[in-house]
Amino acid sequence: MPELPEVEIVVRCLNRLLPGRTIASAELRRPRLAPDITPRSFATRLRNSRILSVQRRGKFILFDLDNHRTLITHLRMSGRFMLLDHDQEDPKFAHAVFNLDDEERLVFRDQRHFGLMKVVDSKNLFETKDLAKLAPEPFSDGFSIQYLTDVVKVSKRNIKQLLLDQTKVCGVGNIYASEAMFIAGVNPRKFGYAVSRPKIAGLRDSIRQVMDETLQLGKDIEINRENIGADIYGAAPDVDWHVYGREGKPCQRCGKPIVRIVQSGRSTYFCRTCQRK
DNA sequence: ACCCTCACCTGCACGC
DNA sequence: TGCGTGCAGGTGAGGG
Repeated sequence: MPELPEVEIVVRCLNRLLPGRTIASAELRRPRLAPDITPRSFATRLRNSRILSVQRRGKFILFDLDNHRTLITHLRMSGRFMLLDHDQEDPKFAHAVFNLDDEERLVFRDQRHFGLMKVVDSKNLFETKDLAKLAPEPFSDGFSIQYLTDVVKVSKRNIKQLLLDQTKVCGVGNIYASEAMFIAGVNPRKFGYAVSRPKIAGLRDSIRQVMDETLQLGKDIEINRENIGADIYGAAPDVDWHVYGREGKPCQRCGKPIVRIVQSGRSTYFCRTCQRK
């Protein structure tokens, strides 16, 4: 479900709640959540580790621990974190539980069972396969117009699919792809090599813009004592999308109906008039 | 090396 | 009310 901005907001919440706290014990209740490791080893590697900080790389959430290990998690479609008091019951699909102390525990729940966890050595964290191949962070200098132009111009795939490729552009998912292409006026069916240089430059900016809009909305959200036990993913703000999910509704720019098409099995929403090129 | 299709799951909204 | 269908914000493995 979540794309970069939603993951970033989750990370900010986790960072207000967790650094300095210790995972007294950890339970991997659904072994396939962490397929590289046994539940026993999962528990051993995390037990009595103090959380130093929580970071994000692409859509991955990284818990930096004081035992020189990092817990890598990916929410995929439906993964969520919850911080629960001892008297609160586990939700359905609680696939991993981190007992912080007698009072509170962090629960990872995941209805669709797509989420993933790994425990790796912190030393080579960014060389681990999952992270090493990711494209530059969208808000970093590395995500330059030159970079995006180089990537797009050599591609034979359509621009929509390219935007979803985390090794080319990271953090963009199905919603932000549609949104960014709408802002930049780019036709989602265009092959990469056929997208003009000005349009690519516009895309670089619009990717940042649509992500920043959500981050601004999420800025004021605090998970604290008042709403502890809240679903931390629920911390993501409600956003009014420009085109996503608006099939048949008028384009905000020209008034013509937004259309929905399917590209490699996934919905794309766009305006045929404003995104002709 | 690249690209596509499928697979991994549950739940919800919809039409009959 | 119940059942079938299609859809959901992600990605990797496997095949061409």
